[in-house]
Amino acid sequence: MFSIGQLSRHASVKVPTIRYYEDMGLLAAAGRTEGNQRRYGAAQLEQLRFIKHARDLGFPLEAISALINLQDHPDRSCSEAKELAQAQLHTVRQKIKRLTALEAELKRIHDGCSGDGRSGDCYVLASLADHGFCTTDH
Amino acid sequence: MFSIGQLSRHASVKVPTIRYYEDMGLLAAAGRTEGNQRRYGAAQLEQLRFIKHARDLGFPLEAISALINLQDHPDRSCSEAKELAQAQLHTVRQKIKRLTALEAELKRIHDGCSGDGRSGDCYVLASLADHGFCTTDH
DNA sequence: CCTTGAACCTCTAGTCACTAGAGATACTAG
DNA sequence: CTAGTATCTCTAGTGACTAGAGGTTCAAGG
Repeated sequence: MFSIGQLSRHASVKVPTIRYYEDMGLLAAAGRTEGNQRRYGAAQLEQLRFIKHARDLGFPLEAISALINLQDHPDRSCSEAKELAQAQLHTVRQKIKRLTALEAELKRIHDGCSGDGRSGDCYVLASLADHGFCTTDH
Repeated sequence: MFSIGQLSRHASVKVPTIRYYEDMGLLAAAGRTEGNQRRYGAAQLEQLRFIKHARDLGFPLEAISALINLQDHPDRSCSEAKELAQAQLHTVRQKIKRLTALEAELKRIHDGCSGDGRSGDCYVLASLADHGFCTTDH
């Protein structure tokens, strides 16, 4: 049996976050001691690690909730799980695409400024003021 | 003179967002008609476009505020502007790095699942449950 | 058994950058 | 003058936590 602090250390998830997950219905409500403190078992540690791993991969809590639901029904088809993974992959790819364009633009803006001039002549500020300097969409 | 709606259309920034920027002190408070409606001039359109452009590049409002400050003091050195651009570039690169690792992991997880099995045997769910399947850090 | 101090409890509010909606007032075209 | 759109302020909600107040419980040492 773990206290919430021990669970926290074992799963690398902060204590208030564990309570938050419980509130959100992602983690089954823990049993309590006589003094009203939460006590957890191995199953809940596993569950929390699952959530943590999915969060680290960027899945929103709503998707994680759906994945947990599937876990609880091992006879259901896993097509939904695959779709959720695909959606997340798509989201990540979109973000990479956008950020890569931003990176190019920011590099150009940054490199165009010597850093020792007057801000009245600053290429950073001029670039931000006038979209015409840009070489990519964003 | 523009109404807030016209300003919104010219700068591609939503009306409530303009009011929010005013509240946050990023956009100078507009003059008002007798009936208390905001009226804007060309300078404010330019200012709003500056903010919009910086936001599109991912600068946080706080950094934008600092950049506006520099704009208003053309004789100050532009080193701060360069630093802010560099910080933003760094942030973007970090995000790309992390997302690229996630993409690889998600692709592996996604491709490992046929989508027509039972969720009890699903590779997506198994991967999320057990970090040991992973090939990168995250 | 008793004390001390860390860990725990609940609850509210704050973060960031908006977005949504209610209810009231102002402007503008016909 | 009227109808309909645009505007006003204010509050609350988003996602995924984080911080803090004020109080209670636990575990170890004496």
